[in-house]
Amino acid sequence: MATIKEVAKHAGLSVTTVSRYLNNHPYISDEKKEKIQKAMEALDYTPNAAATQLRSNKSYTIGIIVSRITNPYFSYLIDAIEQVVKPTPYHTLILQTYDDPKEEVRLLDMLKQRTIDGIIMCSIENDISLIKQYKQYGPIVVTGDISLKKSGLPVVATDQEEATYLAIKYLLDKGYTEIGYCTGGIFSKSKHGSSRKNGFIKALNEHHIELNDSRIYNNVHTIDDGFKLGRSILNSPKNEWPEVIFTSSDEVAISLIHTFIEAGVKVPGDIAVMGYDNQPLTSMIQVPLTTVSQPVQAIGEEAVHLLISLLNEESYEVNEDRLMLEIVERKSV
Amino acid sequence: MATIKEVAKHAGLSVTTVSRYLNNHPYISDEKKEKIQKAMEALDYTPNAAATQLRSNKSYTIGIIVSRITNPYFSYLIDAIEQVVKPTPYHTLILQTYDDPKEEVRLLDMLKQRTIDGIIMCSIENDISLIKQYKQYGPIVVTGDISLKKSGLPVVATDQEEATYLAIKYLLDKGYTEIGYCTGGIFSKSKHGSSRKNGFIKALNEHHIELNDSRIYNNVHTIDDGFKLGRSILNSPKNEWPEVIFTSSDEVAISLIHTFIEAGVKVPGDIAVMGYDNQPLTSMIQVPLTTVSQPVQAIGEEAVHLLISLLNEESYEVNEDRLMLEIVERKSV
DNA sequence: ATGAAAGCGCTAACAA
DNA sequence: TTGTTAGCGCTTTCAT
Repeated sequence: MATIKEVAKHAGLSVTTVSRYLNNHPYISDEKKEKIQKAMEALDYTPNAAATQLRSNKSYTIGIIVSRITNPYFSYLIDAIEQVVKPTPYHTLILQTYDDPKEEVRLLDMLKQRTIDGIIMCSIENDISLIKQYKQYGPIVVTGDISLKKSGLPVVATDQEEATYLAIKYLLDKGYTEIGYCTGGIFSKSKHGSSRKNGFIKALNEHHIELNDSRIYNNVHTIDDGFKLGRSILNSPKNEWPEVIFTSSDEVAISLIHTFIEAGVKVPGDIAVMGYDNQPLTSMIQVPLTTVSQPVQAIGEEAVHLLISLLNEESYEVNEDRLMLEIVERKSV
Repeated sequence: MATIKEVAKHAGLSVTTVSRYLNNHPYISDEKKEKIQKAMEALDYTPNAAATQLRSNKSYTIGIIVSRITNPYFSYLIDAIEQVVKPTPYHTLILQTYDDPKEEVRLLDMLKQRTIDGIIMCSIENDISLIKQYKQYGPIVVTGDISLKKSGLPVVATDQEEATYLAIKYLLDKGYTEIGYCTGGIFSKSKHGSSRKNGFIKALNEHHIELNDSRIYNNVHTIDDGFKLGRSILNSPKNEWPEVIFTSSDEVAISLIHTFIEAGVKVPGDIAVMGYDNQPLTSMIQVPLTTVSQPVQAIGEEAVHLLISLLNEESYEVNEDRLMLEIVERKSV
């Protein structure tokens, strides 16, 4: 591969001038510009990214951390982010944790290594205080619940406690009292992401309903997890079934519904299911899904704007009005 | 940030020894090892990735090119790839073209810049001969139809012409003659990916059915594109409707079906729809989708094994037996 | 408007 | 087993 040195020699100029040309500096005569252009083409020159990074200490790369790319909530979020990043000089590096906190740390370390200049965290596995320690190495924007705001990190957040509270209230008002609660994490471990849990508990309390541990389903993330949970519920005595299951993700909701229908169990009727996310296909499944819609597009866009402002040491005011959750009533409840 | 120099000074050793430790070279006494370890911890040292790359001319990064991440075929393919890459020293860089050939070139250029060591192309926008020119900068594995084999590039491929031929024959045998054909590209422009088109034409010819241009739908990629196509068909006179639509992607098939059902049109009955990919949710939609299943997991795994072998200058025999397409009969046809 | 030269943090050939 | 040293390809003072 050709280097800047060879280009300079070919053009009969110094490396400095070529470098200036590369970086759009002023003070280069049009004549030389042309010479350089010609030399670069003749030698099929492309700047070596590592050298540029090493010298300038900028990677122009933004890390996007998600738990899994196959979850449409995340893939659409990433898509929204990429659209905004595209016209900027930045690139995007998509990183999956698969819900593993250790993996998340490994990814945060990339900030230290200068592989990435900044991070957008679309999912969070570790304690927020640990994440905050990495702020010294570059800006980190977190997305999630408004409770993250007190971390002091820049945040693009929705009110998930309130949304969950309203969702559970909606179920209670429909007359359901035996409510199953399905979470991606572990219910009893109160850490981040407990905002949805708090909303759930608040709604139950208001209706003087006691929390029933056997209705809490932990670590349910994927379509497959939904199948497994569905089968295990079907295998339990029918009088122990919840009347409705509130899930943390539409994918789980969809596979639950499918498992029930396949077994001849009516949804709703025998058992109802509520989703979370309002993913693209949720209106087109066997039983159109009642769910909580997340403003994916807005979250992604605001997060990038915020991060890039931080990278440029400018300020940016997140447009909170775009970040509203709402219940989408369809047929599964 | 601490550098290797500071670590060396702190440990009372030379940078060489520290570098050796970092790269697991032999010939370091345990005593020094410990000293280095301590110094690294004390200084919170992490190697600078750009410097390592520049010096060693290896990025340990594999580029994965897809057209769009929101398409489950691609997100599951990426997922399969990441699982195999994870235990290796390599990282993964996911790159979207959004079907834009120019963007694809920009991504291929990353090979030249040494941002990535090798590429897995999950989608292809440019002529294969153009892509082949980049081979000199690093190994490129392409996935797709077996017709790619004659390009001379390393390939992980399925027989899409045969699968499409069988699919169309299946439709013809069911008595459908007015078959709509929905493609992500442009039908008339015969370039790569025309293998499915060839299978389509072959099946029609065998049944002495003439190609009807008005039944060819070009540039239909996304869920939204499916909606638009569905509406435009509904707006045409009913006697001009195709009896069945063969699509290039389940997402398109699903949104077509949804559009039809919403309008009170029966699927199948008034109009049938066949998909391609066998994406995860296809069995759970309103009308379970008849489709062509692709061995996503196997394609991803074989592609990584092949690429990494190439990077290590070893040989690898792709297991072709895993790369079979098959028709999945459900209810939409 | 252009160039010489120092050095970013790391690896590896060579020496000891 | 350890150290000295010369770059990898680029950007950026500081001169002129």
